[in-house]
Amino acid sequence: MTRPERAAAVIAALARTYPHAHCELAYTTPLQLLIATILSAQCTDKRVNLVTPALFRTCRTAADFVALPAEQLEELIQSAGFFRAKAKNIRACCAALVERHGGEVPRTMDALTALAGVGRKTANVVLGNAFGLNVGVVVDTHVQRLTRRLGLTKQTTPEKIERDLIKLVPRAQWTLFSHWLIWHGRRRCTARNPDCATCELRALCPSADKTGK
DNA sequence: ATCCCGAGGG
DNA sequence: CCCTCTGGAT
Repeated sequence: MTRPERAAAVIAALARTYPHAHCELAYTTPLQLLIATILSAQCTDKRVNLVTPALFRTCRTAADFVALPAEQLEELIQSAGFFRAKAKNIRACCAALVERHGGEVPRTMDALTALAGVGRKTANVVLGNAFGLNVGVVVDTHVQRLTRRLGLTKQTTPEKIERDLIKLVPRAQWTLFSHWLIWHGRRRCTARNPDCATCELRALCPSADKTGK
């Protein structure tokens, strides 16, 4: 089976297995998703969803985040980890939203990645989920691990992996594709002990039963 | 000890 | 390229 053939088969199997896959970060506005995604760095989204309700009650607009004293912001997001860096980025990011974008979240890759704390992964999450724009493919730790295990790429950096995936996945499914892999990465193809025995992709996976890779 | 929907800086 | 930032779960 060629790589494009395997990709198509993997996509079909994932679509069948996770028909209800969606973004599991809790948000109602583009700004909330942007902040939640900045907070999600090296942190489970379950943990992010534990801190954002109080945070979003305190801050409704980008200007609210800028006005909130740094110590209070740090305290509100403390349990999400990297809290000093994240607080600093959120503040600078929201200041830029107010100054350059009228308090709104911009809808282009360049404008988003110019914001503090926003890299390509976070920008792709916002573009795909808040705005429904398939500009790129989200490559987080799950997408990286699973696409490598599945033999869809041999690259080792998120940007190079994204370049491979863009060629293998129909553009209309870029956002869904990441959700499928993230759901599968959490539920079955975990980092330490992948459950190959019950895996829906087992027949398609060159790494099946080779635990750890 | 390793991992979690990373990003910035050197 | 590497290192650092941080807490919580397993």
